[in-house]
Amino acid sequence: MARKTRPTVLSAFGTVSGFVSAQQLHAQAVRNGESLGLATVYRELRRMVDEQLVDVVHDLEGEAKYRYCGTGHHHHIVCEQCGVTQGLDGDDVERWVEKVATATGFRGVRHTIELIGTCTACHRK
Amino acid sequence: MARKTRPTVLSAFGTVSGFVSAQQLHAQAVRNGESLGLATVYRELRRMVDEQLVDVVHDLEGEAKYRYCGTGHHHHIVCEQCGVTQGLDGDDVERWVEKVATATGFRGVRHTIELIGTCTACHRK
DNA sequence: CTTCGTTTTGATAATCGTTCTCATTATGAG
DNA sequence: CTCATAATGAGAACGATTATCAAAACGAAG
Repeated sequence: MARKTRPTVLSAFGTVSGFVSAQQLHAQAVRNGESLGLATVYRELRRMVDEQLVDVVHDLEGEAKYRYCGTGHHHHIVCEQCGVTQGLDGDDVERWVEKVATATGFRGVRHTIELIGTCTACHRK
Repeated sequence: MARKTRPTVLSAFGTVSGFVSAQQLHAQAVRNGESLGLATVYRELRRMVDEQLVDVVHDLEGEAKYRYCGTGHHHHIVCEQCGVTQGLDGDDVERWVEKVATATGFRGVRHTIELIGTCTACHRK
């Protein structure tokens, strides 16, 4: 039972690109020669989401996909065919959210935005 | 075995507001005196999503929530305390999504936007 | 109104991602 | 070293969704 879950998960994130499921991440860590349980991956992932180190989105089937995200709040667009992701400038959205919060009187407004489509490479096929 | 699933589901949508899970919708239909199976609700809901009569989003736990959507595309803000929902003008967002689609070259871009906060009534307490 | 083939339904089993349980083990202070 | 505490992970439990499949509703034709 090694006591280095966080580094192991981070390293697994390092060997993939884009969003991955918890199980893919676990498989990847094992492939990298690490030894840790699936439950531990889920646990650590939840902590990292709480700490905003990791983003979560849900695909069309509702499965959670995670992505390491050390660089603060932003949004992405995901290709539903190949899974490629691309970061986005979301200033417009942030402004809109704030406007809405003021207009409705709501407080502590959080937002989740998921953009899904087909990337150039995929719709060329 | 009544042969009127679609009307039953529509009527159930009529007695709720905001997004509901398939199971809530089923429970609501039963409460309305209708008799239909849960599997049938899931089936009909999938058809309606295909026909774009219903929108789906996934909550933070990944559970699917459905909303009847005959009145065109729009967004909601939900109070996390009392569950009240309020419709929003989302023109800014629609424009942003389109801009993003053009900029990235993605096609068939769908978006899911969830705003969650505390409504005026609740944060007064 | 029967018959027969097709479609729909729904109780239940199966699936699958995620969370929980709890015995085991690592850790660290004293 | 010893003890109390926190972390781990194998496997059970859970919950939403989907698949299965026999029974029931339908409808066209006779």
